[in-house]
Amino acid sequence: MGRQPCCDKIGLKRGPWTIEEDHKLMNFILNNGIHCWRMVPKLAGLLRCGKSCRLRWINYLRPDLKRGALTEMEENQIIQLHSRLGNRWSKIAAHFPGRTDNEIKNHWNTRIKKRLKQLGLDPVTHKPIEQKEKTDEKLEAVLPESSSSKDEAAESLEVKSMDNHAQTDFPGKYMKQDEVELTSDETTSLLNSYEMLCGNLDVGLWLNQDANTTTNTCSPSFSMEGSLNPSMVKPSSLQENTLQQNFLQQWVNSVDSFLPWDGFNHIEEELLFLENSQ
DNA sequence: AAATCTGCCAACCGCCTCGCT
DNA sequence: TAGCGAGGCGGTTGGCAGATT
Repeated sequence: MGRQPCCDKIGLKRGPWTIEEDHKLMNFILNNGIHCWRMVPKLAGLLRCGKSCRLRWINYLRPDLKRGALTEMEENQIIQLHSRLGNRWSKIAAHFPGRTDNEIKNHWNTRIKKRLKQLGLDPVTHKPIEQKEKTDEKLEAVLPESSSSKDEAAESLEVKSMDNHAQTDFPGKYMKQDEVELTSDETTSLLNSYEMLCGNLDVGLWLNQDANTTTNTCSPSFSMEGSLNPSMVKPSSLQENTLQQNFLQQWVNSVDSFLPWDGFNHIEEELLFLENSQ
């Protein structure tokens, strides 16, 4: 039998992406947005499968990605979240705007696991290694039958125990519950900018507001659906042009510092258009 | 200087979930 | 309600770079 492949892989390219492919994908998405990943490679002129394009965009090309190594503070947050969520990397990554689940997963597997082991903690249970067996026995005794309900119970037990754990057994290693929700101002600001650029916000409303207040109004959550078309925010007056131009320039400057290549031709074109139309 | 080892991370694979018909 | 397809997710791997022998 076998499962149907996600796409026809005959003649499709695999392996590392070239700069040219990155340009094609980036320009296509910025121009057209994402409606159907399966169609993206065809329309963008790429010999890749849709899944590959999606992964490349999410893990590498997305303009809101935060570059650089994870900080110790972020590591601590990951440890705490992992203790409650397990290997649900996407859920964990959702607490770190600009970080990808792949990045966090890699970091966990290559560094944090070792760090925990060095501290004498089991990376799976987050408990001192010698306590693991006792806990397992306890679960067996309480939940001898249903495996799914056992999982659920284990999860809830884990949550409770970790909350205590964090505050008693390992003072200073974990942060308080409410601190997990904190996000970097820098990242949030960048996300806000990006959402504005992509037209997630009501531009008319935005233009009517004091420019200083708009950067604090967005949700830190990042939504790509139907939001990646800068033409949606094409200005219609001189005033809008100026605001738009300032904004785009700021945004390009802020993003440019951590991009591996000069990948914002489209936005630069947009800037040229704005300059010329004044 | 060459061979081998180790760590890191981008990318792939295949299963799961969800929405649509 | 079942079947199907697309997107999402987590586990795993391949290859590169730097370190070590």
